[in-house]
Order: sequence, then structure tokens, then C-alpha cells
Amino acid sequence: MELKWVKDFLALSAMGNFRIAAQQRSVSQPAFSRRIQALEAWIGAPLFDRVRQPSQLTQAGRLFLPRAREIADLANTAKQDVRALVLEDKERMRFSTISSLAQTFLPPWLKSLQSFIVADQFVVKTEYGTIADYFSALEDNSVDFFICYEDPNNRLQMNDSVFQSLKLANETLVPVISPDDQGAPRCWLPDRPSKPIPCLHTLTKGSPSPVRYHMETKYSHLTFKSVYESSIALTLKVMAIEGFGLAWVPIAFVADDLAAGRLVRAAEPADDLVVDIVIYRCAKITEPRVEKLWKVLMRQQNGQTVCDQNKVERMRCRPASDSYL
Amino acid sequence: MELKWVKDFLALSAMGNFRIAAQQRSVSQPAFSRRIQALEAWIGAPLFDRVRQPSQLTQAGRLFLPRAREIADLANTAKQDVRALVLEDKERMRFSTISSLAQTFLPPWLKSLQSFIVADQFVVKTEYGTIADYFSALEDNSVDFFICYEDPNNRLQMNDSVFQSLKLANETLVPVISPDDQGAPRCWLPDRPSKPIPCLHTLTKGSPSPVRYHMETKYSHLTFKSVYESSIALTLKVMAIEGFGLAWVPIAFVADDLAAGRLVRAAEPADDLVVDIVIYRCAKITEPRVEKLWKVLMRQQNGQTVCDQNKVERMRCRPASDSYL
DNA sequence: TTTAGTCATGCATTTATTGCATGGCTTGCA
DNA sequence: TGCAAGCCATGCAATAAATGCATGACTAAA
Repeated sequence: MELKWVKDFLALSAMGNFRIAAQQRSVSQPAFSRRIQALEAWIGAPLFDRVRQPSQLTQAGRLFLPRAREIADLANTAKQDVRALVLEDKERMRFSTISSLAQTFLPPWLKSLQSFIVADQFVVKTEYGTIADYFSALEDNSVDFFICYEDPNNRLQMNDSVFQSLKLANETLVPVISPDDQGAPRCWLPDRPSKPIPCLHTLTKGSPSPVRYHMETKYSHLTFKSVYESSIALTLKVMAIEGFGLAWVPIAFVADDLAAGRLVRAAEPADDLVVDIVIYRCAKITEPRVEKLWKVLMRQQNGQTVCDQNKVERMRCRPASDSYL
Repeated sequence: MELKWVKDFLALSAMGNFRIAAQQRSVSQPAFSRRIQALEAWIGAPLFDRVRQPSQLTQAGRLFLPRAREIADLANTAKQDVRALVLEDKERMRFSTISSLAQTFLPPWLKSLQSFIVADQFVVKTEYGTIADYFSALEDNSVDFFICYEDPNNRLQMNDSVFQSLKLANETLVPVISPDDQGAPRCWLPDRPSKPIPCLHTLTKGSPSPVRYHMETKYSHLTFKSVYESSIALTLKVMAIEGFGLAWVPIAFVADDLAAGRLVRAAEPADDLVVDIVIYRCAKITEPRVEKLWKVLMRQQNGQTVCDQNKVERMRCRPASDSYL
């Protein structure tokens, strides 16, 4: 049975005339007649009484009519619902990241992506607990990408046949502190003050933290005391200006404050922490929008410009989704 | 969209393997693959993830699955229900008649029909009020045939382009009465007794009654008094034997009682009432089973035997219903 | 690296669908 | 009563779709 036969039936039951119903269905009258006969053959009963004019439903036809409507409605609704979901899902790029990157790096970066990819909505999730949680979410397709800081000297060591990664950028984190009355830093690395050095952190709660690692390795002889933690990275700068302690903050973030003297460096520039911003994906997830972005990022990494993509690399999970649109 | 695509989808979702599902659906694997792709094209989204083995439903596929089941169930149920109705209707021959014929003529006559027609069920309705009701029921397709007595001298005068009729048989109604002590009839027609002649009738309530007509025309100089009416024709004989009065009864009915002297004739044999048993149909109703029986009856009327019916007369309301079985 | 299995595609054949021309039938009108 | 108009069905040829066979691209396991 074909859905178009059911729709033909509905048209004929409404119009009572083969020629007019055929016209409405955009087929010739003989073709229409055969389709109605095909439906009647499938059903196993005549559905229309042709002797009388206009054609009227038989008892079988009257019994079939509400069911025909339901079949047609159900098929159309199913199609529409599935399409709606696909469109919704197609247009959502889902990222997970640590909150500081969510607030600093991602907004301008996502903005820059918009000339390369089609996505109406970006979803940025920051609520995962541990590093394992972030990667699990990639694996079970809850998110498409995970973006994080990664110390070049302390790679995450993920299995790169399962999780592929690309470096998006790097960032210089400069240790800053409020100046004393004379404009000098309240402490200087790697000098060892008599008291523990108060320091400010973004909330990382089980997440990878190049800053912590840096502190724990480069300044292992010093004692630090965490006096402030917040999931809102911008507040670290403000708190540092207020004199609460030392913080590693992206240099671009505080350039003006350093120039104005509101903050001062707490170490030599050579001691700045340069970290990579790395994006991860799960290799098994081959959805078209994920593949598309990955290609863009790989080209960016290799210094390529985005070229004409008429010859797209062949991928599994065919037929290619573009053919649906 | 084709129903077989939906069934293919359901098979694949159950089995997770194109080759095995194709086998189960009795098509080759390439054909099966194309059908799944055709459904995906119609839906507008991939329904299966082929990268992983076994093939798994995508999110779109999971959304479509319950709907696919419902579409398939609805289509199959609709077909079955309509077919059940058609089979039920096809196997029911619906007659209306007066109660005396229902109890006397029809049972053996229907028995004799069974070698000519296929009908699991005969429906005999006797509850119509007037002659007009019987014919209305024909016209609105509540019954297929109406069978009644018809006096050859007093035809029903129906419009025979609307209501076609055939004579099935004739019947001799003989006036009988119980004998007196000497074995003579208690009254004799057309003698006029001093008192009204008690007579017995089948309940005809607005129905055509050749017997009443006969009494009213042939014996218009006599006075009759109806002393018994019953819808059960057989009781007339019993009541006549008990001496309640005169009754016109089918001769075949009382042959034994006449021979045994339990009943005697109340008139000369020339005065027996010979009536036709006539069957009517509505010409507009062209349902196959009605046409079929009519042909059988016409052949019987013309003395033909039922011949091979490979060349059936062409009828409207095609395709011929036989093609459905 | 090789093998086995999965699903997709090119190609030729088969089957189905379609539109055109036309026919059988019914109804309405002159 | 005959004719015309309109309805739906069917024969035929052309077109389109569906199918199976052969084979290829790819992945996973040995």
C-alpha cells in the first residue's frame, strides 16, 4: 500500500468525481482510476459505488474512511516530528568546557566560527564534575566537543584513537597582584615570604587545572593558600585589584589594569604560564555537523583557508545528510 | 511512502543487520538497502547509524519507531476490519417476507439454493408493517430480496424499472374445515349459512393478502368473521382441526389430514386459490451476491441449468468483487 | 597484513506507473 | 427515440521505478 493511494481515496471521498479528484491530485484520470483500484485490491473490497453519481462510498469505504484519515495524519505527523527533531539537533553545537573558558575564550571564538559553520544555537555546558565526566559526555554523545586548557608540559594523555584533539589557541596566564602603597607587588615570585601566599582560583572542582599544576611544580618550595574560588573567572581580576591575593589571569584580560597600575606583575614575564586551549571530540561520533566543524578546525590548524567543498571526503553513516534538505 | 518501507524499517530495527533483515523481508540486500534509504529520504533524516555494528537507530530513528509501529498496525487493522465486514456482508443473504412464507416456503427453498450460491447466513426479516415498508427496505439496501404471495389476478403493480420481480413458484391454498359428526364439512362454499362463517388468518397487518382479496372478491356475498389470527401459519391447521373455523392452507400442508379425515374441503377443487410466490429486488442494488442470485433465479425461471460462468455478463461497480478473494 | 562481513552503488533487466486514445455505459435533453 | 455529454475503465506504448547481480569501500578481528 502507498500513502498516495490513501490520499487519493480521501480526495475522492471528498469530491465524489474521479476526474476532479484526479485534477486535485495532479494525475490523469486513468492513472487516478487505477490507483483507487489498487487500493481496493489491497483492501479486498470496493470502496466506492460508481453506479450512482456522484460516486459514493460503499459500506466498506465508510468503514475505511476514518482509518484512512488516521493513517495519513499519522504518517505526516511522524515525518514532521522527526524532521523537527533533526533540524533542532542539526542546528545545535554542543560544547562542554570549564567555566573560565566559557566566559572568556568561547564567546569570541564561537563568533568567529559563524562564517564557517551553520548552527543556530550553541550550547555550552560547564557542569561536569571530573575530567572523566567531560570525556564520558563526549563518548555518549551528550556533547559534541570539549574545550579545555592544557599545559604543553602536562598533556591529558587521552587515548587519541578514541578522543581526537586539536589545539585552538594558546593563552598567556600572567600572575598579577595588587600593588602596595609604593606601587610595588605585595609579593614576588619566586621569593618566599614568611606567610603563605594568598591566591585566587577559578572553581575547578576535579577539572584539569594547568595553573594548579604550575604552582605545584614550578613553585613547589612555596606555600600558597587559596583564599577565593569562583566559577566566574572575571571576578578573579576584580578580587585581585581589591587586594585579596595573587591570581593567574589571561594577559589580554588585564592589560589595561597593568598599564593603569591597578594591578602589577608578581613575576618576571618569563614566568608567565603559556597554556594551550585544546578541543576534543569522540572519534566514534560521525554526525555531519561534528565532521564539518572538525574539518574547519583542521584546516585552520594547518593554515589552510576554507576552500570549495564540492569534493567532500567520503564518510560513513551515508546517505549524506545534505541529501535530506 | 510505502507501507513496505515501514515494515522494512521495523525489521531492521529489530535485527540490526541489513542482510538478515532483507532475508526476513524476502528481498535482496541491495534492494533492502535502497528501500531504507528511500524511507530516510522521505522522512528527511537518517534513521540508522551504520558505522557501528550492529546497526543502531539514530535519535530520529528512535523517535520514528513507535510511529512506524502505529502506522503498520493501523494499516493492517483497517484492512482486516474492512475485509471482515465485507466477508460478513458477502455471506449474508437478506430476505424479507411475510411470516407464513418464512415458516413454510422459505426453509426448503433456501435449502435448495445452497447448491447455487455461497452464503453462510440467511437473514429472514418479517417485521415490516406495510407493503411500502417492504419495498423501502429493498431500496435502502436493508434487505436484498422481498418474497411474497401474489395473486396472478391482482399484481402488486410495482414500477418494474425500480423493482424487478421473478416468480419462484406457485402454491395452492385450499379452504379446509373440520368435519361434523357425519364427516361432512361444517360449511360449504359458496353456500350462505345463516351465521357468519368463522375463519382463520395468518397475521398480515398491512401486508398483501391474496387470501383476503380472494374472499373479498369471489365470495363478496358471504359474511366472514375472523375468529383467529396468528403469525404462526402452522397453527391455522391445528386450529382448523380443533373446529374453530375455515382456513385457506397450502395443500401440501394438509394432504395427510385430508386423507385421514381430520380436515375436509370446504369448496370444490376448482375453488382452490392458486397464488404465485414472487421475489422482488431493487434494480439499483448491484452488489455481486445479489446479481449472482438473480441470475440463478432467472435461469431457473427459464428452465436453464446453471452453466460454466467463465464469461460473466459485464456489470458496473467494477472491479468485480471476485478479484478480491 | 589479510580475511570476513557490512552496507552502498553501477548496471542491466524486469516490473510498475503513467498519459493518451478510446470504449462502454448512464443520464438528460430535444 | 436518438443524440450528446459526462463518467469511469481499459488497451497500448512510453517512461519511471524497483530489483538482483556483481562489485567496491570500509571496518573490525584474527
